Amino acid sequence: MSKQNILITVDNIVFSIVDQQLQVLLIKRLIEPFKDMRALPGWFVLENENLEKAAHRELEEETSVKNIYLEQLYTFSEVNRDPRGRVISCAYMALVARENIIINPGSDAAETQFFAVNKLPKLAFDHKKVIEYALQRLKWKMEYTNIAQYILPRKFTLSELQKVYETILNQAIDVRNFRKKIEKLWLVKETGEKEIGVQYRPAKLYEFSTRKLEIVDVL
Amino acid sequence: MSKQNILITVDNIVFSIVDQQLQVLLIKRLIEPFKDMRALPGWFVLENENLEKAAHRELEEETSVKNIYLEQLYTFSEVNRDPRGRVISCAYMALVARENIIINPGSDAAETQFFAVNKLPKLAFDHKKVIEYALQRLKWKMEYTNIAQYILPRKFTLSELQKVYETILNQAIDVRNFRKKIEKLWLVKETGEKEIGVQYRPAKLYEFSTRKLEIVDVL
DNA sequence: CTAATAGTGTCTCTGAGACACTATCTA
DNA sequence: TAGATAGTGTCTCAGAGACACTATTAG
Repeated sequence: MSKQNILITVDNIVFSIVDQQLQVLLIKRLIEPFKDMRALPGWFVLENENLEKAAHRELEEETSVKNIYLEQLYTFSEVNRDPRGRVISCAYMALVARENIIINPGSDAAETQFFAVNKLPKLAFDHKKVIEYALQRLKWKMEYTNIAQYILPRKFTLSELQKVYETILNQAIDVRNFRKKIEKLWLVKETGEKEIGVQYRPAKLYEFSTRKLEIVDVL
Repeated sequence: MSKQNILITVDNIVFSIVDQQLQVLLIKRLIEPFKDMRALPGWFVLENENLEKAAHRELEEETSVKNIYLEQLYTFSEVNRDPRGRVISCAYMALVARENIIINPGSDAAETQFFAVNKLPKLAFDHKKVIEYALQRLKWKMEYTNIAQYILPRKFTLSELQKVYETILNQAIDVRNFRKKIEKLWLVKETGEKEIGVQYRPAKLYEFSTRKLEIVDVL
């Protein structure tokens, strides 16, 4: 067996829609390097866990979360990406509905919070690049899968669904055509319920017809 | 800095079209574990190289190759995937035109050769799963990018191009509609040359209009 | 001429996009 | 009633798919 001196970490890119904007979860680093700077939550992989488990564990240290979507994104391996030594990082992209995630107040990293992706602070390591990569993947998946379900509450209106697409893809969509497409694809089904407490015509509430990730050409 | 005892390797999935079939390059393992079994070519990552460089280096040990396409696929990290200990493997998918690759006779692994993807021998480690994953990615990329150029010679006929699509996607395509689409997309351009030495109407030779990977909705 | 493959003309029908319209709620 | 958002009808045009056709080479 060859001898190596390479460490491996996972980093999580947690996306959610907050205040009608696409946001990403960042921690504030408590130690060097990049002390006090913002960074993606991440930690070293343990010997008895696979990468996905490591990503989950890390997430649960920072937050209380349910019904989260997690997928491996890319492994970043530039030789000098970490000033402490050779560290390879496997990035995982997570999607969660804002109400399904609670940021742990006593977590290891202070001031963990969501930041709008188009107003990011200066980031540690190569994390800016990592987030950009994740954004690309997210957009792609929004167009070609039913991944939107993981960022929405279980019941939602078609207007909310459309807004998610418009926010993430950053483009306006015609109401009529959007609804035609969604209906055609059997993407969602009616719950029989309606919005309550709004001061205009209440919209029907829908849910996704399947809870599994599927390939569908949405837009 | 935390202490870890995890090793990292790269494995290459090299696809090419041989005898009108999609094939993948396999080595025969010379040492335990899985001695004498077929496996994907791969090796440990060095401390002063990133993963992509490691994949390239490994490939150049087994073969002489020019104009190869290489992309990171996925990092496989199951705890028990290697009986020798904890080994995480980053898989890279490579595409090459058969005439652009020469298998080095004196390479580290004996009997390196191409195997048809639908007639694979028993494979070491989790390499069967890895190849299946790569196949999925390849099919996806064939539909949505101009990646086909990397598996074809520089000059080719439209029939050859179509055959590549039919082989990899495993479906028949209408000649007329295929050509209409290819033309519409400006995917290829005429070279002015024609096939020679065939005993029927010689086809025009084309080349790809760009040598870069681009997103195009081919099929 | 025949055999073989290269390459084209054209019809149909679906669906994307544009846009004006109607419906239903609260206050 | 007005104000707000939910939700629908319908025209146009591009393009996917089906399929029958013509063209060009060797021998």
